[in-house]
Amino acid sequence: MGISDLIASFLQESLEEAENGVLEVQRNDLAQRFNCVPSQINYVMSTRFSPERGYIVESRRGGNGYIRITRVQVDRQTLMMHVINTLGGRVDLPSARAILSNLVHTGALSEEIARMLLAAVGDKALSSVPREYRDTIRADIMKQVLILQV
Amino acid sequence: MGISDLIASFLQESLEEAENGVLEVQRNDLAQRFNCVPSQINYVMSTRFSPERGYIVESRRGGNGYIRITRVQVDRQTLMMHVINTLGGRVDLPSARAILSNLVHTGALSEEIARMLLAAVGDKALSSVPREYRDTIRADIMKQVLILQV
DNA sequence: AAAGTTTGGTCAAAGAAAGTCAAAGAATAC
DNA sequence: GTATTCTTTGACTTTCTTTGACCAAACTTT
Repeated sequence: MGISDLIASFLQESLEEAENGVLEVQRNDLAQRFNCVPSQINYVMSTRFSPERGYIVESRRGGNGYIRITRVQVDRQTLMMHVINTLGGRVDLPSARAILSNLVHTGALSEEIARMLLAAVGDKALSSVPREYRDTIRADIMKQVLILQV
Repeated sequence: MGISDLIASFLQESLEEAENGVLEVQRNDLAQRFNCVPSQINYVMSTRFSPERGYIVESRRGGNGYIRITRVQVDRQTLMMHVINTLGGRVDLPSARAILSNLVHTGALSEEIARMLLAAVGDKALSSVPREYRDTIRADIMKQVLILQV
């Protein structure tokens, strides 16, 4: 196991113990603890904690700077992709409502976003679209927005 | 948490408790309380209570001088309604982009919502709509969502 | 009014993190 | 045994914060 792996597993363990799945570290501290150069921490972040692997990394420079690692709920991802798939090519408004309400209920989507999205695919927003096309456009819009949320 | 963060959160909390969303402090008092140099207060004002973040800061020098922080809320409403009006019946995608970017810049809209909305009115989401109708639907969707944000 | 006192404002330099990139070294694949 | 990919290192850059010397405005006293 190289240093990068050591650092990565240390961080993963710390993340387990963290409260909200959020961990804040300081780059120099970490580097010192593992006796490596600070930029190695960046390397670990970009190779082991990338979004594709289910993490979000934010940071701030300057005095009291930090690196914050957030584990994104994998369940959420799966659920979201599932929903996107079940949307299919067309969705009527009552179904859209039900789906969104469900996502909010399971905590996969904030109420704010859900309300927004519902407004975006409601009858008022789509009033200029002929009825026979509305379900298609509704599905398209929902997909594009929900994909963002993954 | 650095001193600037401490001061900022102290002010934010005081602002919560304040009546009209207006808070008046004295620069030297504050500096003394946090054991820092007075100009640090100015730094906190410009970085944490800027108009982009939804605050207005006024001040007066001389005897009984003060720094007054006001949280803007009404301005946002006005701004939003203004934008909704200027949307008119049709909006092309570049304009939509500019408008959203502007709202984010002025702090009237969160980046998250803006990204969402942009996804909802982008070409992918509206791909099944004939080009000549897209601008109309885009305007309708944006209006419905922005109205929610007031 | 003029002088003095009490505030707050500006700006630039120093300090404290974190980011980038490319070169050198290791490990792995073929 | 070479080619390719992954790691490690460090010099240089960028961003954010803290500090202090000097400036400007508003009120008070004479």
